[in-house]
Amino acid sequence: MKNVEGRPKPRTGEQGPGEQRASERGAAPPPSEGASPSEGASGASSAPVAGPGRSVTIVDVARHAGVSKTTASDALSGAGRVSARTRARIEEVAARLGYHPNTAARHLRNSRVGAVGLYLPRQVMGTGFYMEFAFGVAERARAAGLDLTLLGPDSSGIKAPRLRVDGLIILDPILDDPVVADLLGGGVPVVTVGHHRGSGPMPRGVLSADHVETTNLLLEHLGSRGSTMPGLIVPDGDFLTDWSLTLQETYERWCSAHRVEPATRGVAVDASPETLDAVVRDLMASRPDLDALVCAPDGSALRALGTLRSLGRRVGEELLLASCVASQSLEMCDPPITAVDLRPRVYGASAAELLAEILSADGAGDEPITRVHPAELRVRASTGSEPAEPARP
Amino acid sequence: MKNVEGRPKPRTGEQGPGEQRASERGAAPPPSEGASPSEGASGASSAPVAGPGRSVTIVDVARHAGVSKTTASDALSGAGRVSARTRARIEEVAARLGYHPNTAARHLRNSRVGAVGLYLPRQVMGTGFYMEFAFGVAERARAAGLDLTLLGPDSSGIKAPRLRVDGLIILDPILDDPVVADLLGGGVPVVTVGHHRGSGPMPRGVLSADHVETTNLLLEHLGSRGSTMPGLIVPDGDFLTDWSLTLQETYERWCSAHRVEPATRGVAVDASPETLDAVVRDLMASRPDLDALVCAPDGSALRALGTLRSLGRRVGEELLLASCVASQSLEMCDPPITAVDLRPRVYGASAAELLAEILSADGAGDEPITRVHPAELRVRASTGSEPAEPARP
DNA sequence: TGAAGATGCCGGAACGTTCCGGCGTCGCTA
DNA sequence: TAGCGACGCCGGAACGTTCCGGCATCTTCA
Repeated sequence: MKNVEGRPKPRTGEQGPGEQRASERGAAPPPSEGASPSEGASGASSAPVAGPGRSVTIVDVARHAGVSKTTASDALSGAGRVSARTRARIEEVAARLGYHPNTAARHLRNSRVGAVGLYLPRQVMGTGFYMEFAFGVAERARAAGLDLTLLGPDSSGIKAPRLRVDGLIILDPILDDPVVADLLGGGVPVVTVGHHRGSGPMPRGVLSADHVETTNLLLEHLGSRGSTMPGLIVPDGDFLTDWSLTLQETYERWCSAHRVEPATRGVAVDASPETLDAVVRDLMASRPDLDALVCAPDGSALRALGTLRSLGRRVGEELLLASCVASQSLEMCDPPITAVDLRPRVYGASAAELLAEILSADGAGDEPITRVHPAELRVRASTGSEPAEPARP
Repeated sequence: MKNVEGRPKPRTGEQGPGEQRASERGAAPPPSEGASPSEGASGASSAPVAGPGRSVTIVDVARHAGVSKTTASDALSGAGRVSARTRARIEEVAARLGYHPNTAARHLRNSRVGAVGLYLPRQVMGTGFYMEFAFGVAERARAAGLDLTLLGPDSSGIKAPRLRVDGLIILDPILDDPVVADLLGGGVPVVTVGHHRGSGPMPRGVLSADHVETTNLLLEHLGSRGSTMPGLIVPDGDFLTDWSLTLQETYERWCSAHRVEPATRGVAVDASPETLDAVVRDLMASRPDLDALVCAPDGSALRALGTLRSLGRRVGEELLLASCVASQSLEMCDPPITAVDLRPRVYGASAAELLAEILSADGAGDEPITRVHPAELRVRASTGSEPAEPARP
C-alpha cells in the first residue's frame, strides 16, 4: 500500500497550550502555496488539480484563517457562535484554498452512511421508465450529498445483516412482496413511490401520481376522439401495484359509468412479444366492438401497434391506441402513439427530494408525508389527433 | 488477557463531568451478551435487526473473540500474521455477530473516497443504451464496494475544485471534448469506453468493442441477404466518437473493397423525428440504388422504419434495415429490426470491473490496459431472415 | 546452551470531521 | 463595583478502521 513516507511520528507529548500554534500559524500551507496570502490577484485559478495527494482539510482552513478547527467548522456549518467578521474570513479562506469537506470523515462522525437505496421490482429493472426514474433519483440525491445504491431483489445484501443506507425509496411496491415488508420494517425512513397497499409498518413518505385523474383524462380524451368502447391491457401475475390496480379500477368505474362492459386482459410485464401478440389478438377477437385500446405495460403499446396492423386495423383512424407509459420509441414509430407521460426523471428527482427532506428533518413523525406528482398526456396521431405525417410525398 | 473496558479515559488532569460519559459509553456490549464466549449454541440468529442504533464494530468482534482489534482486523482482512485457529474463530464470531465493516471509517482510513464517476456525454444521457450501461456499471461497482457518481457536462462539480472520486469511467469520449481532457488530467485513474482519439494524457484503461469486426459482420450479413448497396446514417455534429468514426471508416472501406459508391448521411444524435424523416427521405431520393439501410444513432432505425414504409418501401423484403444499437423497441416493432447488440449492461459491468482492478492494483502502470468487449448481431425480420409474423391470420 | 530468527499477538496513533463543555472578555444592571 | 449573562472562541474526545512498531514466546541451528 505504499506508506507515504511522511507518516507523522507518534507520541505527541503534552505540550504547552496554544503558544506554539500561534507562532506557526499560517506557516506551512497545505498544498504548496508560497507564503503570501495576497495571491488573490490573477484570476487564472486553474482548478486545483488535486491529485491523490494530500487534500485540504478543515484544519488547514483554520490555520490560514488564524482560528481553531472548531471555529472553522462552526463557521462553515452555520452552527455554534461565530462573529460575522470571522465567519466571512473563514469562508473566504475556504473558498480560496478550495476546501471540500471529506465525506467519509463526515459520515463517520455523524454515523450516517451518506447513501440512499432504491429498490426496484425485478421484472421491470430493464425498462426505460425505471431507468429514467433511477437517473432522476441519482441526480437529485447527488445534489443532496447522497449516494445512490441500487437494490434489486436478487442483488446481495437485502437480507444481509444490515443495509448500509440512511433511507430507502421503494418504487411501485408490489402487493405482498415480502422484501417490501422487510424493508419497511428495516428501521430506516422509507419513501414509497405509489401507495403501499398493505399492512405492517407504513412508509414515512409517499409520492404518487394521481392515476385516477390521469386515467380518466386519457379515457375522456379517447371519448372526445370518438371512442365509445376502449379496451385495456394491464400487468398481472406477480406485478400487482397500486398503479396497475388503480388503473384497472378507474377503468372499470368509467365503464360502469358509461354503461359498457369492461374489456380487460392481463399480461405479465416481462411477457415476450409473442405473448403480447396473442393477448392482443385474443382481446380483439373476443370483443369486436372495441374501438380503442389502452396498453399499460411498458413497451406493450408498440407491439400492439404491429399486431393490430397485421390484423388489418387502421390505428389512428378506426382504432385508437394509447400507452400508459411514455418512451422515446412511442414518438418514433408510425403513427406516433399517444401516451401518459409520468416524466420519470422528475418523478425520481421528487422522490429523492422527499426522502432527503425526511432524512434531514429527522423527527420521527408519525403521519406519512404525502405528495402528488403531476403527469401529462402526450396526444399523438395514434388517437387520431393529427395526420401521422406532415403529408409531403 | 482481554483488556477490560479499556476505553482510555480522558487524560485531562481534572476530570470533570466529561468523564462519566465516556466510561458509561464503553460499558454495555453492543447486543447484550454476558461475558462467556461459549454461548455459540442456539443457531437462532434472527437477522440482526439493526435499527439506527449502535451497530457492531470490529472491537466488538475482537472482544467476543478474546483478541485485540488489531488481530481481529488482520484476521478478517487476511493481512498480518494470525494463526489459522484464531482466524477461524474470529471469522466465526464476526459472522455470528453480523459484523459488517463501516465503509466510512474504512474510506477515511484508506484515504479513498469509495466512489467512481461515470461521465456521459450530454446529448445521449437519455437514451436506453447509456442508461443500461450505467446500470451495469452501478451493479458491478457496488459489488466491488464502490459507489457510483453520475457526471454530466452540466451537472455541477466537474470543474469544481475537486472531484470526489477514486476513478473515472468515460463513456464514448467525444473528440476534442474539453471536459474529457480535463478529466484525463485530473489525477485519478481513468477508463475510457471506446478509444480516446486525442492527444494529452492517456487513460489507464481502455475497454472497447471491436467495431470494425462487428460492422463488417453486419455488412456481410446484409450481403448474404442479397444487398449489394447499403446506405449508412451516422451521428455527426459534435458527437464524433471512436464509435461513430470507426463505423463510417469501416463502411467506406467496405464500399471501396466492393467497388461501390458510399452513401452516407450524418444526423445529430438528438435530432427530432422530423429531422430524421427528412434525412432518410433525402438519402433514399438521391440514391435510388440503395437496397439496405444501416442506422447508427439510437432510435433512428425505428423512425426510419416508419419513414420508409410511408415511402412505399417494403422493409425486410426489397429493402433491408438494420440498427447499430439494440433496444427493446426494436424487437417490439413490426417487422422487428436486426441490430448490433453491444449488451450495454455487461459492457458497463466490464468497464467497472476494469476500473476496480486498476484501482486495487494501484501501481502507476505506464501502458494502458486494453480489453475487448464482444458484441452480438441480432438477426431479425427487417433483414429478411424470417417472415415478420408466424403467419397466423 | 545461546543467539538469531520466526511466529502470534497487541498498543496506539492517525485519517478528518463534529460537538460538548469550558474559558476568557465584554457590557449591562443592581 | 461586584455580579452575571451573553458572546466569541477553543481543546479535545469520539466515530471505526488500518497498520507500524514492538513484545513475548517458540523454533532452529551453530
